[in-house]
Amino acid sequence: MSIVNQIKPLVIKTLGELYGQAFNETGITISSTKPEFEGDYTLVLFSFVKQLKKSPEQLGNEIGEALVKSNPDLFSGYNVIKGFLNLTVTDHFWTAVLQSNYANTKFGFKPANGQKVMVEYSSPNTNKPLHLGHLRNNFLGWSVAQMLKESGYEVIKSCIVNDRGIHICKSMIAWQLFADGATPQSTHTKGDHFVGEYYVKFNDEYKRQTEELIAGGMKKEEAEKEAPIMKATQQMLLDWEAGNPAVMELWKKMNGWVYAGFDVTYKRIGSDFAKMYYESETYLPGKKFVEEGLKQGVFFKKEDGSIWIDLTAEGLDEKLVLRKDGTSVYITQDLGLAQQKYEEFNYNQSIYVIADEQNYHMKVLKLILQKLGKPYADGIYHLSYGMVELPTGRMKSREGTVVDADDMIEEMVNVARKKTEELGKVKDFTETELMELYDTIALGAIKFFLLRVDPKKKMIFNPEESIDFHGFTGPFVQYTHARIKSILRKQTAGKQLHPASPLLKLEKDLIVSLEQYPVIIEQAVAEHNPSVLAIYAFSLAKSFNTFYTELSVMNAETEEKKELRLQIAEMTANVIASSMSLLGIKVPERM
RNA sequence: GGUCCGGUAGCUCAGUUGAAUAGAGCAAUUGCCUUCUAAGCAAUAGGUCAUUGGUUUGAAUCCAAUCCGGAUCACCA
Repeated sequence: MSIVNQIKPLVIKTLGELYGQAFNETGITISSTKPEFEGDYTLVLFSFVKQLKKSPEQLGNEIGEALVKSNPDLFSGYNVIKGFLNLTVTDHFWTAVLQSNYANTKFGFKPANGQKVMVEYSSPNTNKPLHLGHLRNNFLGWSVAQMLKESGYEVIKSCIVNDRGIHICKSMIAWQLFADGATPQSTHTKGDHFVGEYYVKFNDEYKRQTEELIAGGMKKEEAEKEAPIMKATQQMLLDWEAGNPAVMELWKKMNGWVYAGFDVTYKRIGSDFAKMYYESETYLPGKKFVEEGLKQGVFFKKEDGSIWIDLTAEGLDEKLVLRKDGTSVYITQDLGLAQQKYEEFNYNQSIYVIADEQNYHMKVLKLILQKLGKPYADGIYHLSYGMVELPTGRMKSREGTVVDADDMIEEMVNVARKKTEELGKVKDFTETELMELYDTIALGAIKFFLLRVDPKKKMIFNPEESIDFHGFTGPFVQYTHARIKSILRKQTAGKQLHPASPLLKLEKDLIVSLEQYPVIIEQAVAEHNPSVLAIYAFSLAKSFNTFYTELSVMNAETEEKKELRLQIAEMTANVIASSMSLLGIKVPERM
């Protein structure tokens, strides 16, 4: 149990003994003591003043006195400043925390709790390669899944592939028109990039045709409908739905190219899925779902035959769930898929990692399932994240203003290589080891950059400034780990510490941070927010670097101090590696 | 127009279940490699927490109004 959670009941107990009044935990605020004051944890006294009719100073002294007296193993002293009671925890306690956890690589992790949670993430379209926005999704999804897994949940990672629809037909049409039989193999292009090029070509041609029609006197809206390439695309979509063999074959071929490309990228960034769903297979079951809802009277049919749900009582609108021609819309498919997932996996919780532009859609999805009385409805959670934008605004695939995922990784690998060569610390590495190190650093930088920001906030990526390797970054944390490992290669911890040896401030600061790790994980899980871990990992690394410059481990004043610092170093390395692993980031032994 | 989200240092972001003098990183200036890895450490400078009013012992944080930015309200996915 974390120390803060140990202190709270003690405070309640003490208050009861001193004043004979009951307090509950919510009224008690305990926080880390600010560095400019003496002490480790601070109890805010103002909230008791009114109820107990005593001055904060008097209360602080009485409570502090009683706490220290009845818990001599935990508290070594206290001081009261204004309305704050600062408590100092004994060095004995901190030493014991260190001694019993320093070698535990699973510190802060929890045993299985029997709960099953699905995490749906990534969910790409098959008409273009992945870009920076997709990376944010992939890293968030993977990290949240990993955090849940190490907190005791059984996690099933899934991915719904958007493999059908008008956008795929656009790439297909453009390929028919312009490719002249070219393939990824013949052009030596990665499959997803290859198909993406035709998506851009479609839009170029569409724009050209539209402008031509406008020049010929047509209105803009009409021209957009009448452009031959758009008409051909719409026809192709109809042919696809009708199962036209030639169209199906082309569709399968081009999707195959895209999947081959995605596989390479997924492998590289570490995304993996226990279950893949394809929209081409899930868009039909949704219809059955609608029939069921119609029978229950949750949905209603309009005169033209289209089917709706009325959500005006919930402050939303009427929402279409099936077109008048009986074909499904987006929400139809998602309803069907939710049911399918539940039948297959019987989950307690289902997390959808989807951008915040779909907040309304996800709200409607959950609401409909709740109105239908589905047992899994309440377990649906939309992990909504903000878009990654460029300084110039939103990225648009159509306009080519995207930061391509593969390009970005390649670029960062090059920066990592250049920097590593300049520093020349790993000259003895084999070529394979070097490549692995560059990948570790490059992906560490990108992942940390995207995960260190609160998911729900949109973030701005400036390609000019690119991603740094200094300061609040992945490589900074990785570097700290490598530094520690360098010490531990010389000697490892393993002896019993003397419980009464006094701690220096820098030593204690680190143990205090380390002790907080399990609470940090709990917070990150509760908020579905990996940035909590990123911020923590950085601040821990920062503390260690200060410790490292000020105090020597190998040449410590005494053998006792040396053992103490070796244990601190080892535990710091473990917690850094652990917290980074929850972010999907590897840490190198040397760099 | 309705709903939702955001506005904190030049830039990118923490802090938002109320608590001590609002914090990091980058950029700027300045020191520190004969000493466990300088991808590091230390220091200086940088703020009307969008604005106004309210609640409170105490407000960046809660409430109200206003201004600015974004998303969404599709028989697109």
